[in-house]
Amino acid sequence: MVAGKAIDLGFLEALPGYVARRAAVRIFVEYARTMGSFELRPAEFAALVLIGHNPGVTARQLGTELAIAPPNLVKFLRRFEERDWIERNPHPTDRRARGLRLTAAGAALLKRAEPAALASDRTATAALSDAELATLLDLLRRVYKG
Amino acid sequence: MVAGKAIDLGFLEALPGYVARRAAVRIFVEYARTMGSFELRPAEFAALVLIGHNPGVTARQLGTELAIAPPNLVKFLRRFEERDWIERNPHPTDRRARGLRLTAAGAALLKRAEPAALASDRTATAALSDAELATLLDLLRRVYKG
DNA sequence: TATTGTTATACTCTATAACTATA
DNA sequence: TATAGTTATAGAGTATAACAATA
Repeated sequence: MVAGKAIDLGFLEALPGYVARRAAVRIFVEYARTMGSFELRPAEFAALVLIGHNPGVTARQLGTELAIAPPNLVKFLRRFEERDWIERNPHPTDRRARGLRLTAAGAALLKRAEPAALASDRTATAALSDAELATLLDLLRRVYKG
Repeated sequence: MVAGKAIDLGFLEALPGYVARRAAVRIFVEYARTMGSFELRPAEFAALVLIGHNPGVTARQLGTELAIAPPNLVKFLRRFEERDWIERNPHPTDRRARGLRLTAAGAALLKRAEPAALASDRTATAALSDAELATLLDLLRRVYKG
């Protein structure tokens, strides 16, 4: 590396978009490091959590909540079904839709993955106290809920 | 949309990685809406800001700071040069490297783009007070600086 | 022997258009 | 006429290997 003084980030560090993205990237790097054995990418993990907490949910509801376009969700769900993590049942009132729920294997996987993901994210945010992390979560939720 | 009660996000909203990403996505959507005329994607904008605030910086320093791999930065810099936003000069002490700096046109562009980007990010975070936003920025910086 | 910048390439992520079955 | 799910495809974004020139 060429010798030189540290770069002046200046203006960038006052931009919420820049700092939020950098923080998210750092957290995801730690996730990749510690969650690799689960073979669940962050977005897949989020989808599986929502299915677990909302049995009978439809793909459309999932996509709307997670901001994932329908064609991209199809791949996730097919993979989940191939691995016997979820099952797709007839929807009680809409024959176009299917109700998603975890299989026993999916529930067992999630039971292990959830605490591991929480621990990973806590490691990545170790610079903050518990109270500071709670504040951060509250502020971020208020940003994306608008 | 199939009728149904709201989805229980439950666990997900306690995950720093999930909420940070969702907030960043929302801010970037607003950026895309208001900054479209600049033809500067967020990562390109960040690179241009760093060049503007650090005249003579090398591509490697830029890539390290922004977490952009060298081959991907090459495309940005070529496009910047084609548009006459930057110039690449011989580095004073390392003949492999080149010192980057804005042209007059690049400086003029940045002078308009910086306040516009700040205003866009502030719009996207309008749910927070000034003091809350300052707290959020501080906490996020501490996360990604580790 | 290591590093800067570069080319070529591949892989992942995300977005769009169009189709079917049903509402 | 609109929506749920799907297919096919295209575009961004990101990552790796290998190279010439220089340190």
